[in-house]
Amino acid sequence: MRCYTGSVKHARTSSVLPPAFFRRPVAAVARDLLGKVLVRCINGEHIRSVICEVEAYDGMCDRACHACKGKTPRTAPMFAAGGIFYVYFVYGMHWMLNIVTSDVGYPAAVLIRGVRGIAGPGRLTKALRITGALNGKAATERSGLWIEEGGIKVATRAVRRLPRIGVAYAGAWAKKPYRFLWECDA
DNA sequence: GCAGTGATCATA
DNA sequence: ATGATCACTGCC
Repeated sequence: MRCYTGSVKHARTSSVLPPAFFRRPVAAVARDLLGKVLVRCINGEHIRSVICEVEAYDGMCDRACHACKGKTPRTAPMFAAGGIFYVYFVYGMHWMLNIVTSDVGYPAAVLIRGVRGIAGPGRLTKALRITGALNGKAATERSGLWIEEGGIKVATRAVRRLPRIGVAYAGAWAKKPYRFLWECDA
């Protein structure tokens, strides 16, 4: 598996996170997404948001991961190679935004729970007008939604690792510290 | 504390 | 075809 080093070799190099960033173990990707910039393009306007809260969902053994019951039309995007979005609808009201990670065949993804100024995954998608239209799309400028290196260094001591929200049904997996929260103002 | 809201999937 | 479930939010 290729490893993303985060190095920027030239000033002209795009700061859009490449597929290699996402094709790593999901917990590492989740941790590293803190401080990165989610960019949404709506009618030519770029909305930039700093990611401050995420959750990792790790493969078929993880009972909290949608893919734990196998590949279905809904979970298919998680089985693809990292770097595409997995967007699904829940509770009849809310869209959830995930970025798929790891290699093809290993279903894992990071749920983007919050950005600076917006807490809560449902509020985030509502504010950025993210819907199922983005499901399965690559995290590139062409898709209108992507993630950039923001140049923000998030110290390990500023990262709280907590149990994930809303997965009490997942037994022992509910207690795993797969929720990553960056304690920043707002 | 809990109602709302509708896609999804297992069961039949 | 039916029904349980749901990675949430907003109002009581």
